[in-house]
Amino acid sequence: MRPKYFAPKGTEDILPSVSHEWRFVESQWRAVCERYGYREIRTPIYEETELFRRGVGTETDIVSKEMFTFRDRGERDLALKPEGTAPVVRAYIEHGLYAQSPLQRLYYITPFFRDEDVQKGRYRQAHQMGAEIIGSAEPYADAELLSMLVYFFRTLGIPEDWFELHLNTMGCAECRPAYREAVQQFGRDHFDQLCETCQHRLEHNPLRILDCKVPTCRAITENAPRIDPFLCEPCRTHFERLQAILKALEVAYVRDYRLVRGLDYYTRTTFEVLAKGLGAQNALCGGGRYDGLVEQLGGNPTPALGVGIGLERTLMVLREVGAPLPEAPHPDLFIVAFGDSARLPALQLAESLRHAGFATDLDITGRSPKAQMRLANDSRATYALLLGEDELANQTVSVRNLQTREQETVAQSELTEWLNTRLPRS
RNA sequence: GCGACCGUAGCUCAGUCGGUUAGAGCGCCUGACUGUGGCUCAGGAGGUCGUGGGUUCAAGUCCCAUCGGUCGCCCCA
Repeated sequence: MRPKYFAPKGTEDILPSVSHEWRFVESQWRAVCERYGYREIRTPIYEETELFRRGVGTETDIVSKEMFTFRDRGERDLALKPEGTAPVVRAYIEHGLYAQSPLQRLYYITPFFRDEDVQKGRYRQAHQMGAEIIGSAEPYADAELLSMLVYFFRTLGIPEDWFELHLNTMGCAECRPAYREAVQQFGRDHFDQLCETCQHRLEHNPLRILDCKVPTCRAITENAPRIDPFLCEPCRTHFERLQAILKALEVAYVRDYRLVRGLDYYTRTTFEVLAKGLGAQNALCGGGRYDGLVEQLGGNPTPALGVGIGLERTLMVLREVGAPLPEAPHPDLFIVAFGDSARLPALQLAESLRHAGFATDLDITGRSPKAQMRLANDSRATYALLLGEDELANQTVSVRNLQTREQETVAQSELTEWLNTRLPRS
């Protein structure tokens, strides 16, 4: 078989051999979020392009060059979602969730799309686990979210020294402009020593020179002005309280003055969790406060914050650290038919056992008894149920424990109960 | 957008200075006294060597192009 079609660049098939690992991570995320009082929200895979232009920012790379956009027959401009927050905020406003409760904790698991070059940990269709807290300006909200993140990675089995929470504050509309200007001025003073992209950044997004990865830029910006003296009183207080609460909650973090996130909507708190073993794309998750976004998208001024976690990257780290991932699911039972006369009764038995709640497999390709036994063995079922002329005549079934090789005869009328005492129902 | 490396069975790979019917391991299928798996043994299926062109008596091997993959720059999940 020579394939004629291939999955598009930057996308991948999640095959049965690994899909249970995805489900494991997803179910852990759901469990943790629900334990913290979050409820799931699902939004469309595409939105009006304008939502992302407004929400994420025209100047960002995501919007300026990485969106998959298209037009429907009504000439509407649409875009596959390049991130998860803007759609959630749109839904929050559209459905008046604020009227149900002033505080909304929402979580989601979604694919997202960016038309960019592919490399390790960076795809065109990727998957994100996210959480948003809408309606609290208190640093308790920031702290709770960060604590949940650390808890999540810990419950997945990632050792503490494999990930690091980086924390910063970016101020707000009141105080950031002055800081921005100071950094811009600093950049101009060292213009000749900056890399080409940083020289360009200086004009429209000067704060980004702080997280440039070019060594020479890093050396220079080491001495760049730091935000703390520029923070307005409310921002300074917010950040100080947050740090005190994190300390009380014993959430370890690193103050990272370079942490300037690429999306326009962030205010005050920003953070990332960085992981070892991910290569150049070492951010496991990123997020922060976006107190202006709800208003920006047409709602009433509402404080909010959120996080997006890369599902692929999380899985990479789990594999890297050898964290315990669940085994592939396997059937409880495998039915072997000896002789063609047993094939239909075997299928009938399989159906009744399945409907009774047992994961039951059997051959449906007409293979020999020996081949069926091999399949039973490979299936990793706990028991093989053997059905041949003898059993059919006596209304019994031979039950063979595939590990101990013990075999006994059980009346078909008592089979379900026999199994119930030895197998957990699925 | 730029750069580097890589494309040979389902998977991991070998294939000499270009030279006959392109190999191995794993996996898959069948069988080893008629109703019993893992181990072993025997046999089998599966490849237009990514694709197109060129050089040559001869190309998996050399050259060019193209497509795909991987990693990096940039940016981010």
